[in-house]
Amino acid sequence: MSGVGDQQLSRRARLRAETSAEIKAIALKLMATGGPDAISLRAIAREMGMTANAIYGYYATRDELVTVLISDVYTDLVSAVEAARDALPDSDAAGRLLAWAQTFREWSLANPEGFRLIYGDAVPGYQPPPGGPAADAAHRACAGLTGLVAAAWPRARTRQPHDGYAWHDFDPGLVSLVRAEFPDLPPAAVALALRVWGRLHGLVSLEIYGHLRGQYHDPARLYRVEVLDLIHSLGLTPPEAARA
Amino acid sequence: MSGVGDQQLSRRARLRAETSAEIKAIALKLMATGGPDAISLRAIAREMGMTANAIYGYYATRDELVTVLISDVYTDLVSAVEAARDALPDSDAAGRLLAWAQTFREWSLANPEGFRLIYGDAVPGYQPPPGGPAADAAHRACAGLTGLVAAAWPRARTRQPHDGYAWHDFDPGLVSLVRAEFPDLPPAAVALALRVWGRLHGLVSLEIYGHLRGQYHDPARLYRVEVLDLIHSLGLTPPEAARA
DNA sequence: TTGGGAACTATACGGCGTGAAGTTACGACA
DNA sequence: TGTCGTAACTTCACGCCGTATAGTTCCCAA
Repeated sequence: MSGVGDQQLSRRARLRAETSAEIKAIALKLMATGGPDAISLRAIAREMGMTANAIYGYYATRDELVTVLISDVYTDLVSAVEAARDALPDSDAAGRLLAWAQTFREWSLANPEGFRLIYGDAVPGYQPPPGGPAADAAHRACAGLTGLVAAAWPRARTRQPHDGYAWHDFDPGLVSLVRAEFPDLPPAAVALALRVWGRLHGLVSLEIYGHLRGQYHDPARLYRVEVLDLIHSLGLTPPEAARA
Repeated sequence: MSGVGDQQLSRRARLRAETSAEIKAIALKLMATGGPDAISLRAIAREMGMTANAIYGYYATRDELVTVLISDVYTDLVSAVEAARDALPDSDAAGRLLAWAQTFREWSLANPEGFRLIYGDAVPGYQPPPGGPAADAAHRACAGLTGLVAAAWPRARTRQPHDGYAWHDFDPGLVSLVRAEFPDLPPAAVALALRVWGRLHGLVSLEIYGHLRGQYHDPARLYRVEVLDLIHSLGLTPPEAARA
């Protein structure tokens, strides 16, 4: 609209974006130090030398801010596991799955508050919006796992039930992500990927929330054995380095 | 101390116990209707026609009340799965595991707030005490699962890594529960039971928190397949009724 | 130069957990 | 039966929270 700000953002818009980013950054800092409950508009504003109500100019409500934070953090998690996976060649299917899974746990242990923000009811009254941007990150994660399952599918399929799965039982967004990359993969493979997700999520979730601490002292070993068992059950050969 | 109250509680103690129970009952009702966040001392007191501070005569702090609630609810869950398991004869190892697992999911779906109370950060600032009574329920759950694994151990052991497990890496309370009933079981079996717990917990947790809803429409099928796969991987034969 | 609008503050309301002090009434003992 | 300790409960207070409404400041463009 203005003559100045077409090639780059106008001064107003730039300041606005900076403030918005600062709000998110401080929210993440507060979350990292004091847990997800510590994300309060008043605390953020205090940290910024502002009034709590000033934040309403950037986010309509606290839940909206939380939604954006979840999306950001979830994207960070997915990027981490995908980077670890892609550090290994396509030919090393077992290694890629192992890398994905280990990075999933390591990221979660390094960012327990982020894990709780994504997967728990971290923030008191928060209700996740149905189709929000966090769903995209979840689809990315599942599609990535499906890709790892796809690499094992020729051998894994014989151990899986084939019947009863139909594409229309899966979310369209997820389906389009998967079928774009693996047109010939049957829906049973996506179901298997979801089960794999559940297996990995289960142990990590128990560990993050402290439910393993009162039972067993070495959750890393437990997780490693679980992932190797998973790799084996998919008909893959575990990487040499992992057999030790 | 008093001449009256030796065979039964004194009037004071009885009233006290009744009030304490009423507080818990109302807290559970509030949780069932409004989610775990709805457990507030003020709301409970309002429901009882009292002042919030009156509750401090029964529970030193809100967290103490929550701890008691968690213990109660956890015990309820464990009792439910154990009852389902024990409805089948010892000879039907696969059926007992299936019953335990299915009841675990069904209880969780019927009491999602209870599940979140036990396994999530349902209550805003709550920090679980380390050795609290909830740990006992967790030990009972794990010991129960270990019993189910024990029934399959002769066939399952060949597929499990044996080395690297030692009793001193497990919690003493859990160890004593397990060894009292299964003196000859190796620690690797308890580790396997914890992994089984993780597998079951993972899918149920994803479902309860709504992370499956955006991916797949039939989480019951997913869970059923997972449990049957688990039974198979333990070297057990799935019950006839479950093969359909 | 001026007017529109974005950014922010001031004030207020109801809800929360919790501490300190004051009140009431029950129950044991002389 | 009268007295008194004490358990049970209320009242008041403080600081936290999200958020609605109204008012203020100040930049930027016409």
